Amino acid sequence: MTNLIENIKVTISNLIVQALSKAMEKGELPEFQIPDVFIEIPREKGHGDFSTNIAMQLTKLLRMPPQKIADSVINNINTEGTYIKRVEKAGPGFINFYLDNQWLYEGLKIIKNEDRDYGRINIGKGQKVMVEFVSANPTGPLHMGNARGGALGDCIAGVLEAAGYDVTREFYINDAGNQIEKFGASLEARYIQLLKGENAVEFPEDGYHGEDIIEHARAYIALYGDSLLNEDSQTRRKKLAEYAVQKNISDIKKVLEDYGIVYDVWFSEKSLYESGELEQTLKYLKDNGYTEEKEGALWFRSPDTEDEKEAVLVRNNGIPTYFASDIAYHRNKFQKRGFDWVINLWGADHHGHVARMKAAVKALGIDPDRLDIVLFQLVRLYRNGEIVRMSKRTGKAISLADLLEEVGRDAARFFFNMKASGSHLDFDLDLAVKQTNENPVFYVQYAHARICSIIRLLESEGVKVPEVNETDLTLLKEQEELDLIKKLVEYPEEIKISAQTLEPSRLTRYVIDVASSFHSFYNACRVKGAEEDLMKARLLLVDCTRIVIRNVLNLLKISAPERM
RNA sequence: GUGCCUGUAGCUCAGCUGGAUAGAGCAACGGACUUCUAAUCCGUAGGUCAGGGGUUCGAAUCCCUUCAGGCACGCCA
Repeated sequence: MTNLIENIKVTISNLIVQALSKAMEKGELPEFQIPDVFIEIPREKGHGDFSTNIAMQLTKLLRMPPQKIADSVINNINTEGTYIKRVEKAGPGFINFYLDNQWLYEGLKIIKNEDRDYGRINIGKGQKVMVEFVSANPTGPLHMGNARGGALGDCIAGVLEAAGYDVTREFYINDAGNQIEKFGASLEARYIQLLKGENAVEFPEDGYHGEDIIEHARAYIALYGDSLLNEDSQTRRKKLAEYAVQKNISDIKKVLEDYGIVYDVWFSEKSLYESGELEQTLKYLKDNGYTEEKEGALWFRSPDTEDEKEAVLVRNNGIPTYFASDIAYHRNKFQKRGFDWVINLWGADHHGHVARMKAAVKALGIDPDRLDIVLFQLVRLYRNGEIVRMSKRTGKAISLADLLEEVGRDAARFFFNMKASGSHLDFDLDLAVKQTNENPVFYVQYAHARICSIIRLLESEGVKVPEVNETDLTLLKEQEELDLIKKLVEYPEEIKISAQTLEPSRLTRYVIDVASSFHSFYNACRVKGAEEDLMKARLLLVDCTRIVIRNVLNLLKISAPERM
């Protein structure tokens, strides 16, 4: 639960504030309100371990050249009792801090001691957050959009857990409303066609044309025969839809499990109708003036009177829209179940609804900032350098199940999490299964396997990973060793930023960096065969690397193989 | 037409609450296995940050504009 980097940043930041105050007292600097001092880790090694641009930021306010301000800070800073061993002014006015390597050794101790918990922080303070993702219509199999949303949502949930939030993963089942009606009508048509011939009934214009509808009807007949022919149409549709929806949901559950996703809650849209929550929500909106009757329908009137697009809540045929149940659903999330923070993952094609949803939440009297909607761009599959739209085998759109069969869970999850959600994603099916250095999944997993191999080998020779207190970590001073430790020490900070930005792709890139630093270390430094104390220190470093890679992969639910 | 997203090395992408010579992986080229897994490493080369204006001591980053690609604008979800 220790974020060493953050602690050091806070320390340095405080020292600068003190130095500035002291400079003011001495009259070196005019009196002014000290702003937040941001500390960063410079990209260039030559720019120190930590750095700040505060002097340049104060230039305008103090009407003094940044060099002079930096000098004043450096002259008045007291670094006694810290890891800082040198402070320098550099470039146009940066202040760079060089630390004693001791801070890195401290970092290793933390990793070793926290082990599986290393990386966990507590910025969430146990707040209740719901991540709702995938939420696909139960009218067919999951597609590539669901696959990306699934990986993203699950990893966002994982990151937030690591950041100290109380996370609920939820799947919203759209088992009510218009599309279920259509689904039922399509099933009914196929059912009758199968029993009485193609021309017995016309297939609905806007129905679901997929092969899977016929399969559902056929399966139903296999189980229950033609019993529904005697029922009235409404009952027939209802029974067929119930059957197929249930079947689809269980298929969806299974595929998602194969994908590594386990939900805490499967929430039924229909239940909002049955519990009366939908009705209550509409009543609330009416009573508070957020609705308008027009052309026989009930419209939502946004609390933001501006140019907000209008939307129908209840159609003129009396059937509520998806938007209406979605409002009731969010009322349920926030008010009935008391979530502090709600995150929804939507495909970018739904972006037009973000403003409307937020406005609706506001109308409910809930701060819309407590709702975050993460939009992700859609996916294009590539094979042999060409876009793939259909499965060769089935001729249908490629489903998540197909993808998992072709590339496996690890590659799928890794690839979907390599890029920021906002960027378009080209998924290279050939690359995902390649067992070469072109494929980053293997690169990272290989690093882990290599580490385990070293530990295994030494253990077979009677050398165990040593305890921290019996290891002289100060022997680790090669550049590659220090670079690797520095990388490992950044992990909690990476979790923090990923949680704040809701961008787990950052962790995927981070773990590639860790693997890279490890491989460089491996080629530069020997563990086995080094002088005993050094060997022990390196073995501990290697073990810490293992811990970090494993923890990241676990969080992303990608396997960390011990042999490859 | 209106709105949103994207445009950075040959390819795929980081960087985008303004800051130090614009980073990484892959591909290309040249090297490294008698020693812990070469699924690895080291090095070289590669850029008008889509174009043009502006704000600033300073812009890939902020503002305006043009161009290109994607998406959304339903009593669908």
